[in-house]
Amino acid sequence: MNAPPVRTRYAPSPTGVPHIGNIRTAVFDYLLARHFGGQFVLRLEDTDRTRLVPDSVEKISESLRWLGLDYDEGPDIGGPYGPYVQSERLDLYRAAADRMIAQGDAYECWCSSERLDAVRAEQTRLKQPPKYDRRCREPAGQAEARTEAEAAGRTCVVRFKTPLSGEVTLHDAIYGDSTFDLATIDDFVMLKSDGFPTYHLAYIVDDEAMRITHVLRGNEWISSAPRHLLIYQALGYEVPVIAHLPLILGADGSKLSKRHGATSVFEYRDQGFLPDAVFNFLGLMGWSLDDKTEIISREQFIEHFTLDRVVKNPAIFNVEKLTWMNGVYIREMPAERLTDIFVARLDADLPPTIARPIDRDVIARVTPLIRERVKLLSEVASYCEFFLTDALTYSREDLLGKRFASGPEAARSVIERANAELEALPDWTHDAIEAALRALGDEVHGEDAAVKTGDVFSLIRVAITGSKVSPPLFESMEIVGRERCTERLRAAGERLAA
RNA sequence: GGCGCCAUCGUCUAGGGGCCUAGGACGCCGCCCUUUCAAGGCGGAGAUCGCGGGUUCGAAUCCCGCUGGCGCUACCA
Repeated sequence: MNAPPVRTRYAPSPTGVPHIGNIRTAVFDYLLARHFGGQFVLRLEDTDRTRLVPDSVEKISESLRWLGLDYDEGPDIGGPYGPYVQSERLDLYRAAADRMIAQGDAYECWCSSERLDAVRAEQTRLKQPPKYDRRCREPAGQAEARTEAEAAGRTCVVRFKTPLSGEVTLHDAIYGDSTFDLATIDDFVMLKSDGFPTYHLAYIVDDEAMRITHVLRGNEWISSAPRHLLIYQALGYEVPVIAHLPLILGADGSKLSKRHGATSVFEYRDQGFLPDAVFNFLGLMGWSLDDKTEIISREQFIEHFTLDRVVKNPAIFNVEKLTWMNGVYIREMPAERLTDIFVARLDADLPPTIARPIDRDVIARVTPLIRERVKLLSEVASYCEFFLTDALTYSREDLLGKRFASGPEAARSVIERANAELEALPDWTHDAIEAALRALGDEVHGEDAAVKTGDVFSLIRVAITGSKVSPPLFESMEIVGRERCTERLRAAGERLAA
């Protein structure tokens, strides 16, 4: 007997840019499907018309694509079980609701929202659990409510007729078994008065129709699971594997939100995180390969990902670790690809005063110099700018540093001597530059013991790169070129004379 | 209020009764390397495994209670 192919789905509501916690669920969905050689589908749960945000669909698919979470079926690419948008599947939900009414598992409720609010308010006041009072569950109450509603031009909702007693057990692939007392469960709404289903009905009908075998979702859904179990049962569906995932929290331990900083993958992309690093990091939020592996390739993830290594406790999103991981990915990336990424980033980040197109040949030579230093792509511009422009902006204080602070004249003389050495160099290589400058440094140190070789290097570094912190000086000078270097030194000298 | 879930270094985690005087990673500190900054190497601080009871020869690991955190309690998902 063959088991059906594993099919998972990521089913977000189009209410804006997907949240990073939500995306982690998508990562797990993707991984599980790929691990078992099954399909990963994208479905849009747009049943709440009041919360629809235009362009969400694009944001969702762009988020998934950026992370390389390619889905096999979805709203924009179709598939054998479409449509993949719930608002286009209304008949299915209606039919399911009608069937449950006919079977006696559901009923129409004509109560007004005003009445419902009043009932709840009163229950809250009496410190009772707020629940629908089941007026329409009884024929008499329903008839009465219906008359009122029709007079007011209102229509009805469909509620599930929850058994008054008994219990139901959720078998969760991650959390294990939990038993719920049906007496605590409300007669919840499945079909709203506008004809749209609620999440509870919609996802179950769709998962069945789309042959979904594994339901992965955030653990805030655990308390709703008993309702779902009731619906599966009423509809005669086989219950899929249900796996609730631990939540991702912000640094303060509360649910991740805007005030915790970046919550969408776009913000991470813009800050200069690589998709592979974010993927790796997210894959490790609640799952681990073993007791030591941190850097995991996509192939390894797919090979090893299973639900039994998912933890139950919530995870706090730790950007520092993500940042470290991003540095690892940058360092391990092939040089050619990294250069392309740097060039694209520079094109986006550098001011328009710097000529376009960005000189790829130059950046290709710079890449090995800075790849060990870059953790975020957003840092690349400051490392590269001086290679691409001669308009340096540094302060006199930075140029002089500590040692030359009281002796600008001495600094100027060092610069002039350096320039003379550099101009006389037979070969413009970083080794030759270093030899010459080191000799000069030693010489200066001999003349004035207070000045170290490093001080000379620092002086030249600021003159050439415009900063006290830069890629390796001699290699940088080699790339900048002799003429531009001597010109920059001359400019620095003039600056000190002024 | 009701129902439910969770609980190991600051953070992500390993751990499934003796291998745990609790391992790894990020971050932090120190040293080495070094032209700056990184990267790298070495070392260190950091968890009486939330607390209290059991069970057992033996518990981070099993059971119960408590506490704390979180979630749900809508014609939102």
